[in-house]
Amino acid sequence: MIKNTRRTQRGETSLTRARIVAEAIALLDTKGESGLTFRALAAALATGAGAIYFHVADKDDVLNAACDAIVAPALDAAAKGATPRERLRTIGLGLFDAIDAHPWVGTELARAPGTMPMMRIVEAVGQEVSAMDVAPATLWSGASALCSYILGVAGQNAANARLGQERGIGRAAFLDELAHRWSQLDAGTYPFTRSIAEQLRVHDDRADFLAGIDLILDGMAARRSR
Amino acid sequence: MIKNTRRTQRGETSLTRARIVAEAIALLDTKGESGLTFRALAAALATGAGAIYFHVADKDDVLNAACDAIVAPALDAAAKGATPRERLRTIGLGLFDAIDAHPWVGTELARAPGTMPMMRIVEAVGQEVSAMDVAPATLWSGASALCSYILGVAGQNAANARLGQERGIGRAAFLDELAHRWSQLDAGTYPFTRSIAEQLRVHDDRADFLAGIDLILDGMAARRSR
DNA sequence: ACCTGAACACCGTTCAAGT
DNA sequence: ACCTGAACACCGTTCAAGT
Repeated sequence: MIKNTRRTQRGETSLTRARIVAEAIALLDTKGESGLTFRALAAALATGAGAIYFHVADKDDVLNAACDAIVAPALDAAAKGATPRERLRTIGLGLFDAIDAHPWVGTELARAPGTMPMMRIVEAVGQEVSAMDVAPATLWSGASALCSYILGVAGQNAANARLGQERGIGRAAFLDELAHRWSQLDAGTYPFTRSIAEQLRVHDDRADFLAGIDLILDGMAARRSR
Repeated sequence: MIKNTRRTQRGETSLTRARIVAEAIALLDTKGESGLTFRALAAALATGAGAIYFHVADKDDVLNAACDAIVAPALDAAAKGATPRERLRTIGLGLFDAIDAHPWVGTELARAPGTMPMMRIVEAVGQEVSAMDVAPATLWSGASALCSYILGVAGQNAANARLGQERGIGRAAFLDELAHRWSQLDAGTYPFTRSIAEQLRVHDDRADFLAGIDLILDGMAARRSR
């Protein structure tokens, strides 16, 4: 706080882990996953590439911290509602929206199990499942099914957004293109995919995501009453 | 077939897309995802790096073809059973085992939506859901929930295997380490994760995976009867 | 203690030159 | 038509040298 006097006098802030992570997020949001390089980071922070290593361990460290900086507040803002089920829906939706706004978070979550953001999700989901009056055996399988499902959706959403961005057409246009390709598939070998193509075009991501959560919760409820 | 006479006389096969993909799979299996480079591929195929580009478009093309070469036969071998539910379980398990044997497939599936292996999975799952007497609305949400769940598990499994390999300790040891870390979490802020740590150590991946599928299927069944 | 920036050991991809 | 391998434009990471 009281150090780096010369720099702060000039109105420049000193290089900190927090500034590095913030700039990494800005880079990831604006340039996509390939936009985060130590050289770009150094340029944006007006420093040398090597200086960054004084505050972070490596690129994974930066990526993970950036991911946590999105996930943690998203989870804190969620978990509203009278019943565990309602809270689970708001938690899922909070994550969904956060990943929708920052697709690289979805990619990162799929890459780093056992890290902070991951643990926060497991805990948030698990606490609500615990409050749900389910059999002990269903506690583990239910919570992990929910987490896997959420991460699966996150990963696919992230991939769609990334491919849309890479091709410079955006996610919506990418999905539209995909739907068109599906609709032209051979009806003999791909009857289902072909029949569902139109759904892909008009579907509501958020609603479908919630429907999946409800399906799992209903499955858990069915288990309880048997 | 009749070309490349000089090479085939010497017992060497000519460079083909199939050979490239086969060697890529071998490299991915033995050296992990970072082991697949065009230089390593060229060395293994006893050719120049540039020659490979005559048969494939780019690295994504190789990765995608390799992924499909694992997924397609895995799906063909699966889909056994009397009821759609049983077939869905064998399909899921077939994929699970294939990804367990080739973790990089899990990573690749999460990276490339709308590609061949992905479409095969959607179709295989969708056909069974279609045969299951569910409401039209549940057809889409059920099939996509199942796919998202399967891909989510695949991604996490792949990440665990990759991290285990990168640290040179294997996946089991990595999970053990993770379980230990979870067991030492603060009971106040991470009560669930802490309480579930022992489960993480002793759990059966395959059984848990199936339990999640059953949960979703039960949820779909519950929907039908209401 | 913190920062600089050149250097190292890699990448994917291209392309003139060969056969 | 197919292959070679040097070259290009990058990476993440390290580290002597500076302040």
